[in-house]
Amino acid sequence: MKRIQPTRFVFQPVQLVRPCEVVAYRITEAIRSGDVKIGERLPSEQSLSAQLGVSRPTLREALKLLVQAGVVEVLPGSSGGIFVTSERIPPELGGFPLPELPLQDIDSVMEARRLFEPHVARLAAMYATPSDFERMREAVSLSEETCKKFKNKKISEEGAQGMTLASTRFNIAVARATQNEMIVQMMEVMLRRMEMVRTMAVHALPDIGLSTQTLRDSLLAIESGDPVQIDAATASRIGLLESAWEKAAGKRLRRRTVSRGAIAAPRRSH
Amino acid sequence: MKRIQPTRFVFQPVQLVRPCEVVAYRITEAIRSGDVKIGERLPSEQSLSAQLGVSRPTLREALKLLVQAGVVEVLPGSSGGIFVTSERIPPELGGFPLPELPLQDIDSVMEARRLFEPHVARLAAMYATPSDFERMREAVSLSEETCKKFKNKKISEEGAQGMTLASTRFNIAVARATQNEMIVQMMEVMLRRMEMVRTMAVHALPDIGLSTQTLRDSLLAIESGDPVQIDAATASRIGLLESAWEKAAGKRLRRRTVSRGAIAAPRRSH
DNA sequence: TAAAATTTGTACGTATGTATC
DNA sequence: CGATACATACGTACAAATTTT
Repeated sequence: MKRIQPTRFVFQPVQLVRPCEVVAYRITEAIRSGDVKIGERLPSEQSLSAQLGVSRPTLREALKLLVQAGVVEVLPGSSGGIFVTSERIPPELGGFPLPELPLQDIDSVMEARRLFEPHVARLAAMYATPSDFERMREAVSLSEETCKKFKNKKISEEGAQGMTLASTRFNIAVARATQNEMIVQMMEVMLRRMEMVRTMAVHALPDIGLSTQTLRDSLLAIESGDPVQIDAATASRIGLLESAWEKAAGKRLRRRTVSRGAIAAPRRSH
Repeated sequence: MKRIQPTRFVFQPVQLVRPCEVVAYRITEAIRSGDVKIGERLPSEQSLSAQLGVSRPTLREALKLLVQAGVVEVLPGSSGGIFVTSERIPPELGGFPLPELPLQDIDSVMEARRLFEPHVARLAAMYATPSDFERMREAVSLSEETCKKFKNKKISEEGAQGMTLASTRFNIAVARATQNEMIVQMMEVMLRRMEMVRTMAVHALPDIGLSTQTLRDSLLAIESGDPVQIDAATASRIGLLESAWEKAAGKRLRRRTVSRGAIAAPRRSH
């Protein structure tokens, strides 16, 4: 019998996630998106474990992780509960559930953004409700406040985190405004990868004021509902982070320009 | 002390996945994508467990699931090994790792496809390698063969599965042709949801020959590299499934047409 | 002052699944 | 390929803390 070659395909390793890690991530997700704000109290352990479909011990295990990370505070007693103490979420709490993406493929994330986000923003402009716009405005406000706080100052770690959070919240708000759960999911997958780029790139931002401006422009564009304006604002917002990343990483992105209909994507001169 | 309201936010339940289920899914993924074909032998248990980063018993547990599902066959001896016996993958083997998406939001999946796929196809046209085109052609061939086999016959379960598999493989091949790992991941997330729609809709397809034709058209369009042609082919391919789904489900999709180009977005009053 | 209600903290027994041999 | 040992999660129950009544 002739020897059948074992397939040349290589399988990527699976990373097993413990339920408590998933639970912890879900809670950070709610904080990241702005659904629960700093200082707020989460539901009781009983209610939470019921909502999340896990036992209370498992939930407590997750809370232990969050307390250790300084994200929440747990107080006993009748007026006690689980309180959000910080919006700075350590990177090791998130990013588990997804297959590993090599760091060298970071530009593929940026390319995917250019391909995906403009159209999401267009759809968001069509279906955004007042509360959606409210969430977007909140994200822009956070960016503005962070910007004001660090005006004429060296960008601290806290400032970088603030800008990152604002951008992430804005993107989530836009995705939700489409009223399309599938798109929200896809955006979350993308943002999980983005977080990595952002924390590395934000330090290299030439001017966080400019970053805030692009965020504000995107909001205005979506409010206007004009597709051309939306595309332009989205492109410049992504472009800003791309150049910051290039500066931080010390290498150029492949910068594959995504062709888009009859509209020529703006190419930066270099 | 004033009572602090527990947050009004509700958390979605988490679903825990066992390692062996993840492993089983990963193997089915390789089959679904066409990386390993029917009759082929997979690497040895030792090699596989090493590649996947799990212990051999865990892998064996996963294999047990696959054997039970009739997907693979495990033979002892020196010329034995793990062989793929079927490309029909029972739905309960996949789709675990993702948060539950209510069936009513099925049209959001279709909307996301309309938003995402044309641009993926355009990028694929720019970066596809000969082997990428080869994979696309293989998918089209599978569709053609399935079509021929069931010409003038009632569409059997097997035929429906074959058409579904061909479409899925085509989509994976196109996504891979972009040479962008992020886009491949996003496509996989989408396809996992699609599977559900497909198996329900394919039975209602008016003519599987027409379905094959749209697949062939998409391939030709990507080979031509013309954006307009690509958009048209992709749209008609998606449209065919949409109308089949409407027929199967007995209700109309919201059919939000994704505005493209200079078309003004209609604003909803609220 | 005391009791009741709410919420966290702790502990144990069971079951299941994984890893090692 | 099987068997044993270990880790993890669940369910339940009860104890402790704090505020309200």
